[in-house]
Amino acid sequence: MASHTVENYLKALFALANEAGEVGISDLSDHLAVSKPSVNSMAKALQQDGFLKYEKYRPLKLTAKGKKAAALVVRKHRLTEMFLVEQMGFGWDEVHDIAEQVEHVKAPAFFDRMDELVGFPTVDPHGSPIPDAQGNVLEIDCVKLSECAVGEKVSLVGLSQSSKSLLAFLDSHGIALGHTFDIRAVEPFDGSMTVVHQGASDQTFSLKVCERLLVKKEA
Amino acid sequence: MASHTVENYLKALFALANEAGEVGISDLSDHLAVSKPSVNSMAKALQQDGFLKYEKYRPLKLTAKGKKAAALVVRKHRLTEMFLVEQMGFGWDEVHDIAEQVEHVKAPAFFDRMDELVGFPTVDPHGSPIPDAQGNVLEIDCVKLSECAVGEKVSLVGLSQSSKSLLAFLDSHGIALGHTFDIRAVEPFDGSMTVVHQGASDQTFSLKVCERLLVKKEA
DNA sequence: CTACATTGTTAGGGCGTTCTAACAATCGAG
DNA sequence: CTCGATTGTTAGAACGCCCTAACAATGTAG
Repeated sequence: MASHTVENYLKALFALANEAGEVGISDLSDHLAVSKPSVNSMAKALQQDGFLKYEKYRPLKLTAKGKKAAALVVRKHRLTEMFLVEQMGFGWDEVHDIAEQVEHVKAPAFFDRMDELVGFPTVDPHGSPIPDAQGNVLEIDCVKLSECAVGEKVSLVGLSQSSKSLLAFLDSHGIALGHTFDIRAVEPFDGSMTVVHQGASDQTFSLKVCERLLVKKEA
Repeated sequence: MASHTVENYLKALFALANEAGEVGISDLSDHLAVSKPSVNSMAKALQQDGFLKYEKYRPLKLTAKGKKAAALVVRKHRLTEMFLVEQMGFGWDEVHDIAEQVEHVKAPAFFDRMDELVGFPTVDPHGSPIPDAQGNVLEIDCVKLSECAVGEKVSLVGLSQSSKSLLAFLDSHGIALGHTFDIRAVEPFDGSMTVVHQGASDQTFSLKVCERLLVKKEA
């Protein structure tokens, strides 16, 4: 099995590819807080092991093997987050850092049991999809709230780049996954949106927030 | 915090010291399946960090700091084992290997929550004491079954050097922690013992088994 | 199309952990 | 007390992963 370090590179590659498509050495260098030469030599090593296609000066591309390995790490991470919330009573803002550690445990039975105990979930506590045991990822049908129009009624299904501060913001506004928003107004100047939250209270969100909320349009 | 590797050295040092008193380089080398020169250089490093007193050609001795650090690793290990059995439904023969991995997680809150969820246990699923959060270990009052005499009535409180095969043996004989034994006979030739298990069935155990069963004499 | 900023690469070194080979100290049996 | 077995040590090298300094390629703005 891959080392702790390799698992982290794979996970980063996977995440960056899903966001940006192309992944450069610098992207990884930033994301992992590691120098570019380090990324460069790791890229060569990962290619050697068949996880990556690497050609000088070209963007990095995970191979099928690399994608699967990465998805399985993400699976361990998200199952852990789900378990921490559902079975251990942690808050959705506390689980990322712990899962970051636990995901490197080499004990398939441990994660299988978590999966079972939380009822074979398909998404983690932040709405991100949990890859299956074969490494397949189910795409979720959603758009950014910022891309929706006045008059639409949507429900929150996930977050993009959930950070501790975003989660704290949502908690402090009483917002959770599954909640609904009726879009009342979009401010043309700064893109902020005014919505009715859960059919009850009016709230206004900055563009920055709206870009992070992944929603599904209601029927 | 100490690396994965250092944690394993500390744990081994702790275990060997509690068994044998004196710990030699070779003992560690065997226990960790690592060459003697490796142990030698790690010993110097551990001394440098104040975990160990090391003098050439003398037995290794954990310092107070080393003992505490080691106890805290053992704590993480045993809490994990308890959690795996009580909350996740694993068998007592399955938990060691998983805990061996999980014990290296750096997330105090994770272990604190386990502790809480399993009700602040003082012993693990094999009857070994769980050090407290300060690294203090409670001694359990017990003797080896092999040291008991005919006519005594004892109950099983723990195991010494529990291995997968010992646990399988006990499972297959229906033996669990807390069970009682009335000692009927001790065979002088090979030290095997015949006992009444749980006041019901007669069983005969080899010396090798009797040396591994830690029991408490009943009032 | 040239010049500069960005991005990527090479070279060379460091730390942690491991090894093997060779040698030195210690301990116990005769 | 000496010899041989055991145990411990040194030296020297490897591998994984990281770094900085210096240089090369790429892409973009003027």
